[in-house]
Amino acid sequence: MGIKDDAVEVRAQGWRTLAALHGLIESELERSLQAEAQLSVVEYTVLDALSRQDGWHMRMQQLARATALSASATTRLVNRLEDRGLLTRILCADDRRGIYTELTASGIKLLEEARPTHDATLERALAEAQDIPELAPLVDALPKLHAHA
Amino acid sequence: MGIKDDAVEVRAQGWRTLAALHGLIESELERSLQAEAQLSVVEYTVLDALSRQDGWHMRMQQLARATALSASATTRLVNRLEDRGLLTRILCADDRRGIYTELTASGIKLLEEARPTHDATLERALAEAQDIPELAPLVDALPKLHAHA
DNA sequence: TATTTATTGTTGCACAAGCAGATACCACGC
DNA sequence: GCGTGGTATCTGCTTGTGCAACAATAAATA
Repeated sequence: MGIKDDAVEVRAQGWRTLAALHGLIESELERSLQAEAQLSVVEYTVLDALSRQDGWHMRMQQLARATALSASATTRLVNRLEDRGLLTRILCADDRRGIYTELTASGIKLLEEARPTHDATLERALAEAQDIPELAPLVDALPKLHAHA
Repeated sequence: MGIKDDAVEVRAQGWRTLAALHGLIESELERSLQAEAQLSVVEYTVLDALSRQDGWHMRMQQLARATALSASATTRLVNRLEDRGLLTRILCADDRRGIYTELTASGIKLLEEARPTHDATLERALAEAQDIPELAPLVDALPKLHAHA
């Protein structure tokens, strides 16, 4: 075992920790968001991402990258949300291949109803992860990434 | 905006960063493992977890927790791997509800063939993430979690 | 201008996931 | 022993996902 092999193993372990924490949080979010707002985590992510945009427009492909989803999955995801009246498609004039999406009032409303659930579940999930020795260090590291004070 | 609201927002941002990095890495692993070893990330995770058990077997439910998968998904995942001859089910004597899984020689072999691909892809994905400003801090933090030297 | 090449988004298909219900088994109280 | 409640796994059904092929538009090039 040389230094090189150690680096490989450290990366692998970091990835396992990341995946484990991600899985834990996502599972809990999935359940609570589904129960409280009939939204999957990805659906919430889309609404949240749209609400966070300046000008409130995003193209399909941006959405696909933001959610780490395939193009086809994104199409259908937007279909579902559009069918529920939470967002609308807007053909964009300058590039007629492109399609913008925009939250409707109903979408904004649902997002704001869901946000407390999301935030509370996230807090609870992180607290649970704190109690798991392998995950605790990563939980501690997270808030330090963007702490600005 | 008080201190409390800040904490909520910091957690949310940490979660978005975590999810984004996870999605990026998983996508790349998915592609490369599928191409090189016909394994999905979850399948690789199972084989890896079993190999790491060092003589000990794993029960279905442990596997479900290790992969953040539902019980039914775990059943079918094990079915797939068993059908390919990569692992075997072992009824355990003391608790006849329980089922242990164990890697076959063929499973060990495939895992060892896949590991270099996995490790290389992971390194590449992390390097790419390094170039994305929002992700870089988390990438830097990861190896510090388990560094032991 | 005409023709190729690249990009953006949608659809057909096969497969993996979760939920709810079923089955087999353990543990405890009577 | 018998029944009750809880646990471990499997199956039927519905839904979401990725890949590959496609249509429409833009950009590049001759």
